[in-house]
Amino acid sequence: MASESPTGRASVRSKRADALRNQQALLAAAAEVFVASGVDAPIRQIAARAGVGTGTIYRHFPTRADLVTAVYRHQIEECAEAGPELLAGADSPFTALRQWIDLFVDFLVTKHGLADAMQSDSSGFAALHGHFLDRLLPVCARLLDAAVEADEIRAGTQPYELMRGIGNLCIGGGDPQYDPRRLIELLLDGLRRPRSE
Amino acid sequence: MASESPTGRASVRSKRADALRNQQALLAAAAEVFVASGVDAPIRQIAARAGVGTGTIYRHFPTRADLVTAVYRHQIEECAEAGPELLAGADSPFTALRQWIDLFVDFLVTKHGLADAMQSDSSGFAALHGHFLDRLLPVCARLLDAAVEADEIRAGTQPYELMRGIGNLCIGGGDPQYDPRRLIELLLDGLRRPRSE
DNA sequence: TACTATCCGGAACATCGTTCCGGTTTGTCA
DNA sequence: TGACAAACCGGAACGATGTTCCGGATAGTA
Repeated sequence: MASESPTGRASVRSKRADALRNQQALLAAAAEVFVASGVDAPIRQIAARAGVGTGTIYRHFPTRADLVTAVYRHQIEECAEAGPELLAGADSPFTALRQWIDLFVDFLVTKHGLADAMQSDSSGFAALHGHFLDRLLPVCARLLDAAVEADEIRAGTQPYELMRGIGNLCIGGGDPQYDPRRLIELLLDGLRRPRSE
Repeated sequence: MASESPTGRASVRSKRADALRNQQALLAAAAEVFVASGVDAPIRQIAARAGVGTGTIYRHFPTRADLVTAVYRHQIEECAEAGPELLAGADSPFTALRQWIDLFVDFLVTKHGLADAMQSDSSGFAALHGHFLDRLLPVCARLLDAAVEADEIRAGTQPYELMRGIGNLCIGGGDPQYDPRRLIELLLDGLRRPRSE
């Protein structure tokens, strides 16, 4: 499906140099602005930081989610890859699950407002939500299954529900009185199968 | 506290008849629009429904939260009052806590987008968040304390954290694949198991 | 009835997301 | 190299929304 350019530079996408430059500048600017003002910072602010017009940002990233996923793609990937590794390395599936969730929570709370945006169905964030799920849901499902199989947690918990719930709990991480991790720990405890009773 | 409230209409005579009429019309219109379009429906829509101008709505309810709390004040009050009653009537403090949380969750999920709005720190919803907490936090604290004292749940859980977490979990109730109640049940189970290992 | 404090309505302003188009730049081909 | 067309750029423009403001209408009173 790769249509080559007329002259035959098929290996590299035949994009103009300025287009590539702007795309890089936008990614860098977005990353900075996201840290400073959250992922729902005004588009104009990101455009200004990158030194481009608003039209340019929409050309490269048609929806907001496209920009956000592009900025955080690397970290999503890292998190997804960590799943199997933890499962192989940990002393038990439940430990692996817990460690993986820790990773996921770290990712969410260190990005200002990411968790908030992921759940919001307004704006163009629905696609962001979708991408996260597409990539991470199977990983979570695998960990859950393994823990169930090892008889460490009760069966019947839907991966989607768990991930969404964890995402929800991470909303509003800026509040010093609210530490999502404690509640997630509680949730995991509840997940553990009661051995006796 | 029965006679007045800072935001309430203590002495009816101090207000002009048209002002009172409009306030009532606004409350009714807001209630309808909230059900139809969620609590973050455009101000203009509510104003139009009530047959008033946008200025009028801001005069009566300076912030969005003022309007929302006014609309739901009765139900918040009901929930707050149910706390002690449940504690007195249930067979154990933990049962009372669980029943009360059920009530709270019912309230949140039946109002379209209320949970979403309560956590969002953008818009003028911060005050809404505040009012909910002011009224319900002591009730929750009381229930928690009782359950701890009865040795039914572990100690050390902050009421604020629990309420906020439950509120967070209720976000996005429209998704048929996501039922916050199951996760909240898990959370309560985690609360219940004493940490001993 | 006349008057004034109060209130009303909507215009006006600011912000933001998104689209669109004239002008510019880049890569290519002769 | 020089010219050309496609691709791209920037920002103006549009629509939606929150919020403020003020001239005019109105209720309650003397």
